[in-house]
Amino acid sequence: MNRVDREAKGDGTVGKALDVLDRVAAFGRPVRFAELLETSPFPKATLYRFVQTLTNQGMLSFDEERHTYAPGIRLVRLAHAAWEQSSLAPIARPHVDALARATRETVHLAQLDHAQVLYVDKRNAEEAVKMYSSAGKVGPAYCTGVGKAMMAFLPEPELQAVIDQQSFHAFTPATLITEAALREELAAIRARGYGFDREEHEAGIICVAAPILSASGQILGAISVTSTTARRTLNDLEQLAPKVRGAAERIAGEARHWRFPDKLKADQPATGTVQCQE
Amino acid sequence: MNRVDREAKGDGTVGKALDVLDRVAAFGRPVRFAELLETSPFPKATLYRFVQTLTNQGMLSFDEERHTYAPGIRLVRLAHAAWEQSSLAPIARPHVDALARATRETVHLAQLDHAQVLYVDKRNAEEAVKMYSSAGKVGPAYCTGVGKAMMAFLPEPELQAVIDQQSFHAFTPATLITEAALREELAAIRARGYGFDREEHEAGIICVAAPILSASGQILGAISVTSTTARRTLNDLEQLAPKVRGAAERIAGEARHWRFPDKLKADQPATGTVQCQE
DNA sequence: GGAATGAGTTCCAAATAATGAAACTCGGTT
DNA sequence: AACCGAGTTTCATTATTTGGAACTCATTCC
Repeated sequence: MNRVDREAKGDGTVGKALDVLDRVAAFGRPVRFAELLETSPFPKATLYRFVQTLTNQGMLSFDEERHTYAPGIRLVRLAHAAWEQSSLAPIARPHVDALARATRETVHLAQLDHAQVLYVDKRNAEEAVKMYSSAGKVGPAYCTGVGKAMMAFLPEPELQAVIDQQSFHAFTPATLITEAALREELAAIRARGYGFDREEHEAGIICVAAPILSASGQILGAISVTSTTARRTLNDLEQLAPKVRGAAERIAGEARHWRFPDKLKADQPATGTVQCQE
Repeated sequence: MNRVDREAKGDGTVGKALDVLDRVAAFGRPVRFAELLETSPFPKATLYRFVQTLTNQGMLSFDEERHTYAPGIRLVRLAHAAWEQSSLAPIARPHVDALARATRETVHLAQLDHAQVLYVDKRNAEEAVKMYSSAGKVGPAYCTGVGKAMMAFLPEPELQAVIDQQSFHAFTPATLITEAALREELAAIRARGYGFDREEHEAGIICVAAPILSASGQILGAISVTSTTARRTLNDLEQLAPKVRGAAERIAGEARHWRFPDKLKADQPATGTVQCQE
């Protein structure tokens, strides 16, 4: 029996330390100890020790000059493994590529994490790809194409939990800012099999998104094609819907025999994962 | 050549938990509990609790079907912040781009982490950039261009510590596999201001690398241009050395006024970092 | 000049959480 | 039916974490 305690706060010391890590990351910029203290539920001495521990573990980096903390590079190393093994990105890659080529528009691949949309891959039609500028980025679920596509296929108890965590901030006049409006939209997406973003997050930006569903109906992620109102109409995008759904289905198909792409256990020099790269 | 006993051992429960996380990541593939147990210094029950905690914190993901653990997606989210704030990548980006364009070869940007080379950015001359395929990847320090360039400028006590953690595995006949040979090479690099990889890590792959040094002489990272023996000779690469050094110096110059690119603190909706992206 | 403020750091007794040997469960084998 | 091995739970013991308060060391203010 697993504790279904969502937002599990009570994970002992480790949980609290990770909570501190999250808080630092949430700032989106280097933070001073005092700022962190203000926004944390921990007493000064306790917070201080956490920050110390995390820093000399490399999970936080400390700028001696400015006395600020930021998420540390050790995370980058760990995330590489996470991205390759626990995200849809590696198996979806060829299909994301193909969709980008076929549509000549920006393609996003996202998963749901902590009631937010987590972008795990992106193909940008024109400019050179900016690494990480996409993978790892988070966005709101209630007002993005991929977010709504995923929510639409969430079973009720979880859906409610996710909805309860949305901020319903009105980014644009088109943003759906009530639970009722959102639920209606989700029903439409469920019926249609794909959804749109009608400039709900950013003016001038529209998209079509399709859910990536496992054989058992579990939502794994979503894929979308994004454009601007200057270049395309919603109608244009709707024409692309079959392509988007096709990609989603193909990804879901491969996700079935996911994990253990190879179970080789080669003898490696002690230093860990060693891959060919200069 | 065995388990590098964590230098940071005295970090209490949190340190131990993060050690477990590292071990999972080091496998490079999903791991079963029993496998982890074999390679961990923790008793069964203790390891079990760590793995439980990490899993419901989202730092590990658990595959119910296969009963395996892998680094979790929460790491991807955290790493995004780390990469943007604590790595050289964002400030180096334009220079990495420029160097790639000027040389039409693959460019790598790396930092030193845990005595290993951590690639934080990459520009691939030909194929489309593969996200993360580079950022976050780690490699050996003693036999790569960037690794040696960084080691060459490490002050003695730290250098010894880093050398002691190298595995000195002979990837190719050209690999330097003794401390003496490596130290001689590092001296040459120090004198010259840049270094090579003469097929030491992978047959047919060569590179020139320059260190990125802060004003105070601290090593921040390294940048390299990589090619194949089929396309270029070491001599060709040496011609490129000034360009590589130039890029390194320009990056170092900007690294001075690093941090706080903006210290704006915009009012954000509750959901945390919200950036424009569909 | 010196008092007052504020950020960061250290102390330590009490409170709490981590530990790990052993026992247990469960699904599959022999 | 007994066995086995992987995974899970228990619980008394032990070690760590906790946090109020006091301290340091700058800077600012009067």
